[in-house]
Amino acid sequence: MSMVRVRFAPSPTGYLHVGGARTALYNYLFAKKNGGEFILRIEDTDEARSTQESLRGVIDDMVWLNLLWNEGVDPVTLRDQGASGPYKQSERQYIYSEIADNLLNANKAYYCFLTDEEITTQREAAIKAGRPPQVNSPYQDWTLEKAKERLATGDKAVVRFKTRDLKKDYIFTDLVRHEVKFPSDMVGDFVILRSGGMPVYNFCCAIDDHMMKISHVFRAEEHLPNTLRQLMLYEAMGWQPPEFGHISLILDEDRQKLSKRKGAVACGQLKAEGYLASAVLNFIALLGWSHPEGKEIMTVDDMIQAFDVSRLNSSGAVFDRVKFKWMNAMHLRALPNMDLWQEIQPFLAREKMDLPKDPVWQEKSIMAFKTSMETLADAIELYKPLNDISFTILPEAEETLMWEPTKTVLLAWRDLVQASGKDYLSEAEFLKLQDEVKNKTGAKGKNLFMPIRVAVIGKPHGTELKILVPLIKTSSLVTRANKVLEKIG
RNA sequence: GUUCCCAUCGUCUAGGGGCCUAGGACACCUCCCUUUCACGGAGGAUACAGGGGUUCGAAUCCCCUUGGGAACGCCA
Repeated sequence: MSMVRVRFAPSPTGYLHVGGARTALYNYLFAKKNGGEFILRIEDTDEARSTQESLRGVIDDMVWLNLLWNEGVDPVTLRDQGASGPYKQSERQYIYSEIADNLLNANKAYYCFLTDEEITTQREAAIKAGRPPQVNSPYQDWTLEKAKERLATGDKAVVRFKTRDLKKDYIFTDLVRHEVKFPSDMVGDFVILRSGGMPVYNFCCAIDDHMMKISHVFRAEEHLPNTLRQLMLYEAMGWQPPEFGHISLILDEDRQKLSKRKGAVACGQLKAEGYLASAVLNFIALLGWSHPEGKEIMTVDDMIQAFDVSRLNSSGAVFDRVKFKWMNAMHLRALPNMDLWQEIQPFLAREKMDLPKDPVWQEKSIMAFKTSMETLADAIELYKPLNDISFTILPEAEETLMWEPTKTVLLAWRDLVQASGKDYLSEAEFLKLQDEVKNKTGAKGKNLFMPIRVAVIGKPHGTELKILVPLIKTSSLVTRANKVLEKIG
């Protein structure tokens, strides 16, 4: 096999969503597995919708996911980087127009002066007659000279690719779904150049894939019909098409294609919600692909090792947030303690918490909370109790406060903590102290620990006290106990 | 409407003619651990869309039906 070169070709018209990320991932994995190259091409021919901000956003998300490319645009400057550029289609117009001219001269394409109204009328009529809504342009029979004369008068025209004289069926072997057969009348004469001269997706795509020597194209199933158009183009230009693999769609809960409109499935949003890039990658990888041994929790390296096109699934997959969250929790736990501490900092910062700077304390806190975190954002609620500013007695504590032994337990607790003379209580010291409270007051079971818990975190349920208490200064424990005692009166 | 694609537990999937009285994972239920919750551990319930073939034998191959999805743009 010659050099493997794959590409991911986003259009900078919005954020990167999980569907796009998965396409990028599969291309990336395939390249890495085969010692090939991964190219990032920017499909920005939609002048109206493409924006610099979107490009920036998509690139940042790719970088966050660590799906880095060998050629494309520089992730920082966004300037071209590589030998097959330009990589932004908007800068490749000279290439497209030259090829369009060739097609025009060869009578394989023609100028079409149909107005929008005329096209709409044709489409409606076609549907009514039970035919696919294709245009049937009267201009396909015009000579190039005649068209150019009209163009010279200032009239605008698109360039359409002529499909009428093509062979009947196009057959190709898809890497994911095996043999696919399209009747050529499935598509009408499609536009390759807009009236402004800007090329259209299928045209650029075929040209760029060829010129950038792309060997394999993995893209979403929605592009299957486009493949027919591109195959026609390859044929017209006498080029060898790449291998195609059309991967299944990611669906929402209603089994519809995951759309930007409906779901919060932007990679950037997942990041903001506290998901790890490694978990996102792991999860989307499994939406349409499986490890030969059924392994579920994987690093990207694991995936590269095991990646095999034959294990790509051809049916659509629902994006299940519940399982995704579980997987994120697994990745969270696999992180070294201090790495996890770093990861939660942006989330804690949102709440302006004042937590100890001592790394020993920090690591201890992570060890205490690691198994209760599903997303990084969960750290906020977990760390809040450690933060004096946010100590409040919650309504759910009311019942405990009304119990008969509560007051005596709290008084004993406060006094013993105060008398300890320590800055922080160790777990053992806390347990011993708790025993003393028990002996002193005769309270046991929930009559004992629930009041104490309220005096520590403001509510009767939550993280184990033996974990929490060693993370809170004794002076703070006393202050908190006093607040609760005040409330009881 | 037309064309194409798809079809195993609620969800992601394993499975490519006998190893399947269908395996794993999430979620769910029960129990254990635990002075709460969580974590962890042990169990449990739940699926081959339907109908025809082919075959000694079909979740696996073929056909039809049904269902779902996608595409039909001067979007990509």
